[in-house]
Amino acid sequence: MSELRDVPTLDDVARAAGVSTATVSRCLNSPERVVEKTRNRVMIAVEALGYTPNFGARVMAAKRTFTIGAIIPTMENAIFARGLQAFQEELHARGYTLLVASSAYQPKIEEEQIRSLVARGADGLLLIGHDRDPAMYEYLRSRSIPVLSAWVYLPDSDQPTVGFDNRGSMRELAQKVIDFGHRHIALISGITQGNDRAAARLEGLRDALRENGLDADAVPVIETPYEIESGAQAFRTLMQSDPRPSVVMCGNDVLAVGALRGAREMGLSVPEDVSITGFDDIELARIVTPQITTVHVPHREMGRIAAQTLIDIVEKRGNGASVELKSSVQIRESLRDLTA
Amino acid sequence: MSELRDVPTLDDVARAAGVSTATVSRCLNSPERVVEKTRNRVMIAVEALGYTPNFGARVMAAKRTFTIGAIIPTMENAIFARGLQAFQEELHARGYTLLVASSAYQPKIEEEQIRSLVARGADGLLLIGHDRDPAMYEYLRSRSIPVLSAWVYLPDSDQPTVGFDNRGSMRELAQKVIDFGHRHIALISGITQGNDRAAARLEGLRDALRENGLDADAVPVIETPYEIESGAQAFRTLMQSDPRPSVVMCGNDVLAVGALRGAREMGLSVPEDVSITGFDDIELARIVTPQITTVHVPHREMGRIAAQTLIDIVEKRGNGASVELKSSVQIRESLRDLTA
DNA sequence: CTGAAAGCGCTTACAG
DNA sequence: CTGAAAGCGCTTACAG
Repeated sequence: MSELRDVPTLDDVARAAGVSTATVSRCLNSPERVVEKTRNRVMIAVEALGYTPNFGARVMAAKRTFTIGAIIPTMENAIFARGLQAFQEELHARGYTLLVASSAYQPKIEEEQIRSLVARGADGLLLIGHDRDPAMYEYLRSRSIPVLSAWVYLPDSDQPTVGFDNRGSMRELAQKVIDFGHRHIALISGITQGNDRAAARLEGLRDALRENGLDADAVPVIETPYEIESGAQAFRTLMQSDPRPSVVMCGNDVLAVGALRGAREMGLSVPEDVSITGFDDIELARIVTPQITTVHVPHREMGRIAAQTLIDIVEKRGNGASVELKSSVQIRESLRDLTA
Repeated sequence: MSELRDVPTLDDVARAAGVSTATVSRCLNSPERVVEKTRNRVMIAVEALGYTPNFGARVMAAKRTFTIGAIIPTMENAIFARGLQAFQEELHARGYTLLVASSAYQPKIEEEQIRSLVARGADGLLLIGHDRDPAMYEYLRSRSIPVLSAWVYLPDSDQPTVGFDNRGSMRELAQKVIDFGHRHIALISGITQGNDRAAARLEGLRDALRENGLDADAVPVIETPYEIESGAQAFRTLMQSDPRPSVVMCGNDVLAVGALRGAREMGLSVPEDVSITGFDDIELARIVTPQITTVHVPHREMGRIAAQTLIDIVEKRGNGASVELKSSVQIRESLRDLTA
């Protein structure tokens, strides 16, 4: 079918310009080291032949791919889609390309993907969260692949992190809930196993309860996948608790939307009969009725800064320090003030 | 900081196993061509040394990267996030890795990204829609890079497509709208320039109008970016039309959610005062109140089949034929039956 | 500032 | 079935 037109090589360009391949290579990679006259001649030949460097050869000789890998739980969650979009844009702005894989929240799959992206020559890796087998970090270190953990902020970890304080944010939201007079609190959490963000949010809730002299262990908690239907189902179960919760807090907005649906199906009004809170502040949180009280997380900014930080490390600039982003509690209709 | 432990090469494995590098290479790439005894010895050495093939060298020698590139408008639209997730999963199942770039619906940026992914050694490319500069297709053909256009179904195009009939789907939805007694129809369209899906949907509406003896040119149309706020604004403008529309059809669900918001802000009830329709059937369409009448598109399936089809072409299996997926009209609360 | 040449680590005809 | 060797197309010390 399609004939492969002979793709020009460095050699062809060198010959056409009457210089050595070394000079052509320099014109392309460090033009300031070639005198202008020579450079012009070379560039004209490059244009004329439509030359593009051969990727494999370049990678092999330079030992770099200008490719960054990212492994996220799933692109179907808007927070990762948004963060990854910003991450990719920033990568592109700095001359890097994005390699993407997903783990479906499964540590085993994530390990496989890490090895796969490393085998594909990723110059650096973006991972979500920081809780994983130390052997994985050891493996990456042995191959000198920089890693950045995002969606968490852990200033004391060995690797850099770019994210926010999941625990503190949830604690802050829970404090508001308590301030609003709620005493019977239930939680629909994401699966905490292998998900340090979910685990931290649960701990944040417990922190707030303890600080207010409430029994942190008495709180009904259901762990369930981040799906609307799972949220609806967990909500129905939690509403059977005795005493019945006056507020159902959720590990993220997707679960909160599910809880909202559960309430509707049970014929309960939100927030009159029961309050609901979320986490993340995805678009959905403001679109549903009632609008959901949640924690705003700057996902785009997180993706952008993660890209900058990671590239700085790959290029051995910057100090590789962790960056903390600020989240903020957004009080909306779905949370009732019982003291009012 | 981290010392680069010497990464073992093919040579090291060959020496350890007492065979040539050719044999080690064969054990890894076509094991059936090596006798079992030798193969075992080699595999033990591979394990012992923790050998992983060097990516650049392999690419250069084999002239393949086992990497597929995808360029989508934006991951922030749930339809692309979902399709891309399925695409990536299928790629992974077949031993390929995904390179992702985004175009923000800008042909210029898309061209740049195509060149960038080709330069990164993509073995094949997934693009959205099919309407682009012929020179781009010529460029890809000259480099023997297979391309697949998704989200459209064009059986007569030179390149394979995997998608659905945008025009026919919109025509079908519009027919329902007309059957329901609506005569004053308005459209909030995506930007049709450089977006053949948006253009096809507009044409589909016109088809239906003509077929029912209505004036296709009299329909008020506003083209606007796929953003909720843009949809709300367009809705407010369209409701000033004389005669006032009884239904505002939208180019996708995001715009429809915006229209819904616009209606709420104007104090209009949907569908009592005005009907609204969308396109795509993203989760949002069933979450909002009232639920949105829309066209269901099998995004995950499209991503999965696109991956299979593209890999088959890359590996020179299959015939590279286009695949049509079925969409279906979903009648929900947001469309009022005026004949009832 | 520029060139000759080694070297990066694989794969793959070609022999045997 | 296995090996010796060429070759893939760059980059980069090293000279000059």
